[in-house]
Amino acid sequence: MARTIGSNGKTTRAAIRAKSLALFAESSFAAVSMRRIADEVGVQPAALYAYYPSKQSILVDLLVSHMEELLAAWEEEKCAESPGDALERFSRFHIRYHIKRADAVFLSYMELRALEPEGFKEIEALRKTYEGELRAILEAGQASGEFAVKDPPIAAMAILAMLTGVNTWYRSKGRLSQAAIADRYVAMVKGAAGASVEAAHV
Amino acid sequence: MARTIGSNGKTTRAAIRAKSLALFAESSFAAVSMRRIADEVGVQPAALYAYYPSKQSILVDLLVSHMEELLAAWEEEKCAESPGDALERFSRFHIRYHIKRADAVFLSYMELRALEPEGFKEIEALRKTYEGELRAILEAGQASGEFAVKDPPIAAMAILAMLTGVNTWYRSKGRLSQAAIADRYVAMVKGAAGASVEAAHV
DNA sequence: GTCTATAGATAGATAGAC
DNA sequence: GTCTATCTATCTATAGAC
Repeated sequence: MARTIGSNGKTTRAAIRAKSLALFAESSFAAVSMRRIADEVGVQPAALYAYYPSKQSILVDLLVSHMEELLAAWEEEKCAESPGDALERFSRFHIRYHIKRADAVFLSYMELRALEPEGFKEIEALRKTYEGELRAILEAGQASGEFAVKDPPIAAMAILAMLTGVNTWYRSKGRLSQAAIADRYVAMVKGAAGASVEAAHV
Repeated sequence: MARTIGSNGKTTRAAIRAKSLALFAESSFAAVSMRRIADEVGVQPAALYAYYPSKQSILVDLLVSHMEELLAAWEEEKCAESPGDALERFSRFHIRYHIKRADAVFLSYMELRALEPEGFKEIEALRKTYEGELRAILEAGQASGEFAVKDPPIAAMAILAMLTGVNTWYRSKGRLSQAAIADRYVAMVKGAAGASVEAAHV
């Protein structure tokens, strides 16, 4: 633990982020102490304050970067295609990304309450942006007549809730592969959106 | 606050439950202190220990009774009918009940982590029972050919996540009435279940 | 049933040395 | 960049009086 010589700021910062994320997800923001984080990182508690001015600022950093990375990943993935194909692409992307980042997703949903107002607004804006991506797909499908969806804003929230719900029960050793799970959810998402069903349901 | 004379155990217990629920939902289990609960109830912290042996036991009590009341309410409401009608009844019931008990629902989803193993198992069994009610409806519809659903266990979890998601955005002053919201969700639930769609989507 | 008082542990954060 | 040491506040829970 005597790391004074050979210490590296970048490494320590990354460790603080990784360990905080894991601990906050496992317990909860309020239940994890700075001492506990410091123990996991392998430094004294006071060292954390060289990187973050407060415990709260660690949480904000984790949540903001999660949302930014999610949005960036979707920008990489999205492409111009029919609403039905776009809906399928979005659904598969969402499931895959959320399973991969389960800890950060869990934190994002659970610890919004722990945020002070300014941090909360920042996260909320990013969430709305992501939701807007799905809403746009639904609106396009509604406009083209491809989807029989009645209320795209509500459908977007409903579909996101359904897709994110995978994280509450997914286990990598489960009976279904990730691809098989995604197949089932794509069918249900398309059904919920009132897309043509014949191909979706087997 | 000098309530020694005229105190009433039943009243105090109810107050502890109500205030704890509100505080835990607003902040989080770990973030709320026994002092804070006692302040809200109007007693000294030590008085709480006449009713509960620990802070954890308050949480368990709240979560167990929430699930038991949910199951009892559904038993009241359910009745023998076609899978399509049963699915609609379940959806409307779930939305109505969950909006009415938003605090308890929020707690149930957020604070499972805070539970020690025995409490966790108890809650988990009750949740599985409730999930089983929906799964049975889906299986009946699958068997009768009324639903084109592929995987009832997964569909049950997906639909529950979608329905419960209403709580994350519902505001009583919002643009839609509770009935209008339920209408939209019923249509989406039926679509997700692969039920005959023509009547559902307008 | 509730109080006062407090034990004993732990919290977030800071000061100043190296 | 990290340490030791510590301040001040707060925590859960208990003891014993009324």
